[in-house]
Amino acid sequence: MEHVRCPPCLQVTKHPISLMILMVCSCTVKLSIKSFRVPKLCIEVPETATVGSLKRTVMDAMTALLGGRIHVGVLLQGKKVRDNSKTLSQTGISSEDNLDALGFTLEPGPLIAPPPLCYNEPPLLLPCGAAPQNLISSLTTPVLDTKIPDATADPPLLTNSAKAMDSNYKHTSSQTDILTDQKLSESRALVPVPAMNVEVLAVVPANQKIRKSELARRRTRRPFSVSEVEALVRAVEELGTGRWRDVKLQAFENVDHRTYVDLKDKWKTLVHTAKISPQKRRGEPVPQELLDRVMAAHAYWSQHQANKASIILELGELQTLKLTEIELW
DNA sequence: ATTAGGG
DNA sequence: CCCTAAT
Repeated sequence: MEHVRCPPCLQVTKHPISLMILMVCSCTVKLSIKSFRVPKLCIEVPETATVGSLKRTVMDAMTALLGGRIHVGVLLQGKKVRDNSKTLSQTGISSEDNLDALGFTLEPGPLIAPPPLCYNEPPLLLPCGAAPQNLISSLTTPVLDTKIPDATADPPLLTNSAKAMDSNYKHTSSQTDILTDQKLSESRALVPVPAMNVEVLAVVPANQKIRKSELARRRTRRPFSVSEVEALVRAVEELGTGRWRDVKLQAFENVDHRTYVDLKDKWKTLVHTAKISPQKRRGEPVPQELLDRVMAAHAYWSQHQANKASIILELGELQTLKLTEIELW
């Protein structure tokens, strides 16, 4: 079996990563992963190894290679091999003729380890071996399930109906929420412009000066609640700091007043907040626990920025890949 | 429409 | 939060 020649020039960012079968002998399956970062990474799996261990091995290799955790599935004849307990030979992956039908599915997985229960050391990137399974579940846990009465009137960040009403602006009845929401929010800017001026402005050449206050009225300030920060942090831990659109969709889809730009900005301030002394922080204090997670995620994504983005975005397309020629990017 | 950063 | 250049 001949090697797939490595790309000669590798100065650009997007280069092919090929994963191929090197050879198979009677008792082991040898795989070779090649990329611009790791010229040659060999994997050897005993025929008696389980499907689960194969998946894990490939996942670890990809993790080491790309810096992002990836879910790996094994395919045989195009069908997923679910039983992780079976050995390769039992599954029929050990024989050479079946290797042609062998393939892997790669799916993006959580790329950062949820913060441990201790908040002392700046958590570094998780080692390939770090238990990944249990992390997943915690990340996919619905946002806020139980709501403990909070004296600070912290609006529960529910996945929807979050815009129910502005407790800040208790006003008319509740049947005209939509209307009041808009008007009240900008109440301070309600000062109407004298009709006369409007006329004048309309007649005079200066059309441009038509108070863009109507369009660019500064939105009323709405400090992020702790629960909102929690949701933001959780989303960023999983999605990174370069996909605010997705963060918005995942954690604030039904919260109209939080745009992805707002989330991006909030993250910026959170990182800053986490860096300054607690004394200099203002507003509703953000639990140190969350700030620690902010720092951890910030550090993590700063390191895996280049990789994760591509992996996540491109991987979606790669549903099934032939083991002999897995190409990313 | 989004991303990314400075204002 | 806003404003925008660059995608």
